[in-house]
Amino acid sequence: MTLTKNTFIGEYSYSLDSKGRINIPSKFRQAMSEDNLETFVITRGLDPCIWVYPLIQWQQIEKDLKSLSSLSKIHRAFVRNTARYATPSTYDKQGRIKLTPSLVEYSFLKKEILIIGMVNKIEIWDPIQLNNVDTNISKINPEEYDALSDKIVL
Amino acid sequence: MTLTKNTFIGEYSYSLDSKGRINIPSKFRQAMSEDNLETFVITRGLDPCIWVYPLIQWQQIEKDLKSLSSLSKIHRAFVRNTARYATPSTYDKQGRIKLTPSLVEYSFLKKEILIIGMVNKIEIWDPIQLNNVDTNISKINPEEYDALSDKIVL
DNA sequence: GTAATTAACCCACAACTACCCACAATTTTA
DNA sequence: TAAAATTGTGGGTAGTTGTGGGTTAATTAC
Repeated sequence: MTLTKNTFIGEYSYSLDSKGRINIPSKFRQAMSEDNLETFVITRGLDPCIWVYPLIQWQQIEKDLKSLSSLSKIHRAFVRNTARYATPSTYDKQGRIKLTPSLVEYSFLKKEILIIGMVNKIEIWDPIQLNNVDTNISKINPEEYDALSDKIVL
Repeated sequence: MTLTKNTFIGEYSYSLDSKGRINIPSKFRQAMSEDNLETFVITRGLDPCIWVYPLIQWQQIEKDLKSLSSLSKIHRAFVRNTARYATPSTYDKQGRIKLTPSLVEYSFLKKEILIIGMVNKIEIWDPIQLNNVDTNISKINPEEYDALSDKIVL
């Protein structure tokens, strides 16, 4: 049961198999396949996790990156660090993707993994990392969220 | 007899069956079906209960979440903590929804449950939790309501 | 150029979910 | 007041989903 296309919500518990494959939740696959583009871009997250962008979303990022001038040092750094770890990918007939050893190492993945819908992208986590990361709800001062009250209602 | 569409008021007493299903009051179903969108999003409430948003309502939240940049740590945390527990759902031909074990555990649901209309969303409660929660009317200082007097007339 | 390694593709199966039917209790209608 | 329709609850069945592993094709290493 899919809501909006290319929009991902929810948390799923899966496993990384001996061949380095991870299942993509069928709801997420449906949300992507509405464009008949079963293609996405896998890269490092800013937290210790893996980010998976549907193609449409990634193309927007590419467009934004093109607007940055390489005259600026910080722009060069940002473009390089964003582009270098990104790999295009598709899933197999069973709905699984293959992760590179480099990404598995970066995100500390073991057998048990968590997949989280982040609205415009998907995150793949090791459960322990997710608990310990400084963006975990238990480590956020509630007052920090107050600054968002003019952006979000709930 | 429905009043305004996508607007829910009243309290209903139902039961959680052995398959984790809960009936949605027929009045609430009528209030939602006017859009022919028998779809909603189930998630954790900020109190120990379950929140059920009609699709229209949730889509506004998604739109707001999409406007937050993942470059900001606090924004990432907020998007993750909001999106992660949300599941899209519909009701079956008998008018029931299926709750995930994770949500049942979070809200301490047993067999008997209470469904409360919260105007723009629906809450599902364990009766004991509802009595004990610190937002219960018996635990609110009436003077705290005074701060609302410029927002609500009654 | 050949061997070894890796990736892609296919099949199989257990667990789970969505869908369907049934029925008692309640409410509405005639 | 009786019949008809609706509502809430229980359970069976067929289809889907997640996971493991075997076989072939492609890539890499020597």
